[in-house]
Amino acid sequence: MSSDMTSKSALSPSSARQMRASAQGYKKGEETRRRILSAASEIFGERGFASATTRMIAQKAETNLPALTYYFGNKEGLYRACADEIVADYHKSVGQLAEQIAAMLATNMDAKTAQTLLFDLLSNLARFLLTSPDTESRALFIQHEMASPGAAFEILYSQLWNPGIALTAMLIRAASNGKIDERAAWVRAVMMIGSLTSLISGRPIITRTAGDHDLEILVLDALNDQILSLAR
Amino acid sequence: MSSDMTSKSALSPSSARQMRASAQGYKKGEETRRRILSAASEIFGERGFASATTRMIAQKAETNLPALTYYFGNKEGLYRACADEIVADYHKSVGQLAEQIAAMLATNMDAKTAQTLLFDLLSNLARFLLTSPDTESRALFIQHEMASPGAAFEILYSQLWNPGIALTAMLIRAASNGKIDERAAWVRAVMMIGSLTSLISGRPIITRTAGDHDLEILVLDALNDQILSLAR
DNA sequence: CACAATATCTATCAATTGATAGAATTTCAA
DNA sequence: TTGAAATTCTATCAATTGATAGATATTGTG
Repeated sequence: MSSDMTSKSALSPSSARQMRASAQGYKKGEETRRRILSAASEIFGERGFASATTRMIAQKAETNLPALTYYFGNKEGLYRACADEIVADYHKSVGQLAEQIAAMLATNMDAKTAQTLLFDLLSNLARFLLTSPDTESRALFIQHEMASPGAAFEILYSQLWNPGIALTAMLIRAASNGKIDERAAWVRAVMMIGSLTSLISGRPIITRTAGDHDLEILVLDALNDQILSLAR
Repeated sequence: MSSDMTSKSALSPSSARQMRASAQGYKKGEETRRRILSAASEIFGERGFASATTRMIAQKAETNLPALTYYFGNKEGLYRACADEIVADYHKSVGQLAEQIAAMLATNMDAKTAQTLLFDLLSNLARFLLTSPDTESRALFIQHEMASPGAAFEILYSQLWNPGIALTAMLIRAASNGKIDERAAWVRAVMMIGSLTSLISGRPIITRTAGDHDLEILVLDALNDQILSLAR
């Protein structure tokens, strides 16, 4: 699946304007493009789509307003490009593990290994969310888009949320020794992943009162307890 | 100095303008005020501060633009008033239970009762978030404000988030038979509450694939398992 | 009723914002 | 080096938005 060509904007083949005539460009142009994309990710993540202005983005990218139009057509195109980049990076980061798990789920699997795999998957996500300050803005980007669905919702939903929840739910079922039915597993998958994403906005609050030390370990402990309790 | 006793906006004594000369008003005026506040809560909840326009709110409230200024000074004042209302309503809804729990925590408490109280507290929150479609927009309001802190952050943080997390953390500690230290309890509190708030934006997704039936029961089951596993 | 306080509403303003036109500059292959 | 393609940038536009002025209408009390 996926693995789509160069993957600019998988969906919505219509919206693009002329933006950058055609074919390839110069080296420096590609650099500018990256700079804009990076600045946009950060600002969209911090402020959401509406509150972010194209001028802010241009300034942070050390370029000017028309450059955004030149490379991305318009504000919404830039927004979608950010979503595409998030999806691509995430797939690069956990896609392999996810595929392995999916393959193993096709065969039968005992509860113990399901628990291990579930822990691997979720701790991977936790690290993705907590480790790099670069990914924090991305996580916020997703959070904004989920709180009020906009132009990037379909991309994020169909390529991150839905497959992620589905996979997690299947592992939860397998890890529970058949004690949890499919619908219950979905609910729990949403809750488990939600408990992780909530750390994004909750982190400053934790830090404010409890410090940042060992946060990751504490989170993984909590996850582990939750997973073990599935089969109980 | 505004000085209006009636707790319009607890914090920020500065920002208010004249907004509604002084003293009391007519009955019809108060009705309009409520209509505006309600419409604003809904639209701010759906779209966040920046994306919501005062014209939308005026229209949904079946009034006109200057009415917002008349009653709330400006857009930000209206936003803060929404936050105040959310806090007040929530306190009315779970404040009593929270006080009881706080009082009991002062004395010693065995793990079993702590577990029960924790379940009571969280299921109360779950119901608050899931039950009334009216509260959905409020929950989204909070979520928006947490994702990108704005004018209402301090109100919500100091009156909802912080005390809520603190109380939950204390109960978690008590329910764990001393197995969980304070910082770990704090992290788990954020995660538990986060798993509930994530249902707000996750709900449509759950519904899309698993239906809405019995959602509350499934959520409470998951909560119960989590709580029981604390002492294990 | 009268009349002051309160409330509503039309018209309009200034600032911000996304977008574009079109000139000027840079890149790089031949 | 040269020149066409690619990129950058200044100036400007039209639409949206929050806010206000000021005229008009409504309320309720004496």
